[in-house]
Amino acid sequence: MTSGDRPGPRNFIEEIVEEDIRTGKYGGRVHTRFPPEPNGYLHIGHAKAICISYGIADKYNGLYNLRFDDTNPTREEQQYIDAIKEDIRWLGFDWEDREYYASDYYEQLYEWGLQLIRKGKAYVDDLTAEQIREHRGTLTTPGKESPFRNRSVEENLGLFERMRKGDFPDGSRVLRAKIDMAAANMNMRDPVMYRILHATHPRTGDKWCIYPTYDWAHGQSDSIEGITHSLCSLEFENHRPLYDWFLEELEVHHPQQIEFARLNLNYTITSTRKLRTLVEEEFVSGWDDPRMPTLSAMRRRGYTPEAIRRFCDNVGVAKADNVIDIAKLEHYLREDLNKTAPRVMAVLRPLKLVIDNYPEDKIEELDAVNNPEDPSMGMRKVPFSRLLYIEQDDFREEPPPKYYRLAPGREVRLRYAYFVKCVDVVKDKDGKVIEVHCTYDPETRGGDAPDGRKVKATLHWVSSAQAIRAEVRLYDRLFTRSDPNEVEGEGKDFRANLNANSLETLTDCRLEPSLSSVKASDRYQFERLGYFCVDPDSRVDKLIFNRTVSLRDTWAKIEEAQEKGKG
RNA sequence: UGGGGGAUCGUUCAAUGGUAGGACGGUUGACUCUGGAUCAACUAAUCGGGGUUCGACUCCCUGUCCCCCAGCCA
Repeated sequence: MTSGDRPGPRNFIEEIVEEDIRTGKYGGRVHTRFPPEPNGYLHIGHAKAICISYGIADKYNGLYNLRFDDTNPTREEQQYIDAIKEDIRWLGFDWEDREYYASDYYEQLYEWGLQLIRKGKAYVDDLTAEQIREHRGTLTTPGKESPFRNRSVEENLGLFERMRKGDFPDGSRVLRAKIDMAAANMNMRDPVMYRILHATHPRTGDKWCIYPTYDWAHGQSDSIEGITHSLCSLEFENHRPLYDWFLEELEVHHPQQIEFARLNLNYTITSTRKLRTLVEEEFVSGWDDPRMPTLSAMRRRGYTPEAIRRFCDNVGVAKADNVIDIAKLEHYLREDLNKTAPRVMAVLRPLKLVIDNYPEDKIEELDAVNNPEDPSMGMRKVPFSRLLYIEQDDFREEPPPKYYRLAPGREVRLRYAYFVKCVDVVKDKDGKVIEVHCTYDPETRGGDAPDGRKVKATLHWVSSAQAIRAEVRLYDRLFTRSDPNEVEGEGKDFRANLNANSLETLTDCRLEPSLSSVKASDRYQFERLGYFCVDPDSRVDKLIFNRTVSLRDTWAKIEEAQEKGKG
């Protein structure tokens, strides 16, 4: 694609990139990267960042790297590296052979540390962490210089080399940049570049016992990779002057950092630390619990990568803090699933329906459309018989206003089958309706009445004898508050806002027999209910479906309004 | 009370001195063998106060509010 047929800039980052291409700032080159720390799983917020960086590279015929910012061995694990790669691949992005690790650059970083020491721009500090904090000053008062700040180059060199050799215990010394302890920007008050950590690194093992801080590693890693545009979130804006300082002192390739606002979703947390808390304290079953906003959880729940990418492409890129309505995510999910998910009939909360005038032993195979949005998906047969299940919600002994479904004396259509009319009900000793009796009109086979009469409702159903049993897990939002971090009361946190009803497990669901050979992660629309996805724990003898998202439900809205009206 | 950012429909992103627009949500209607989908219409905003200008979301002055920074986390 040439720049001529490329659509114009869609956001301020693309404007900057286009300007840089125009002026030949990096020789017209565009090279971005996504730099996750492997200390947890990727979530929907990361998806936005990935889409932005990858999208820019793609749009401007550039390259895209994946780089793990693995500078803290005490929190990082190989399992996270593996999971992150899987998630990015699933999202549909290919970094080809450009998979890098900040730990690949440890030797170079160390050399550069030496270089800064020789320039008199870095020094080994013997202060404790607490003393360093005290010396740093506050937001409104300048810091004090460390007594070790003016050691000779030779002494610093010797000490730094011994730090690497392992002569000193954890926390006893650090290497700091010598910048300005009175800087208004706290990041410039002699930031730490190396700390001593006798920890095993997932990739470098025990080779190192000093590790670069993120601030020292990040900008140079971008530089080494020839990154042109380092896109990151807003909180690193304050760090940019520091990265610029390092790069200038080192006189190396200088990428341009551009910050944008990270994605937030209402009723959701997107903090790796807090998500880990939910996992570790077993509020959820794991990082891939379908209620989590992690990509692995969304995948398990039935989200499609296409839907997530469409969502990310449509939330916009700006610098203002934002909280996106989860309804927007669900909109793009439904939009995609509506086009791609085969339709099928499933009854979640079964209620027996007996067709009194239908022959006892008769079974008909009726034609059903697999996807009205896509005729190429074809047709299937669905068995019909005298004894069926319908949804408990689809019958009311005393129907409220605007309730179109089945009720005593009412006639409705059974999808793809016949018109049926309720003639009787059977109740248990508590007065609960356990069986609905109907008569059917044989003239309406297939679902249309030759006499032209209409019904207000069409119900889904499953033939009892042929039905398959399944477990279906219904998910609701994980938090009850739009802002899960908003708490009332002392000492409370987001955990106080967990939704106790975020998971409802239905164990007595009945599915049409065409579903007998489903595989994990297969997606379907259960007609009139929602989109469902086969869980990886599902087995042939015990099918398990996750509700990905419900269908838009006009009746639920009416009913809710009626409830409110009463209250 | 230092420094760095940011304020436009309910939400989110546009409009870069010339008719404030899109998406989501909401409401109403049409259509429908899914109360789905689809289609149509409607709803609704420039943080406040000054100024420059024929004309200001945009430029200037001033005020207010919000976010980030005092990890040897990233």
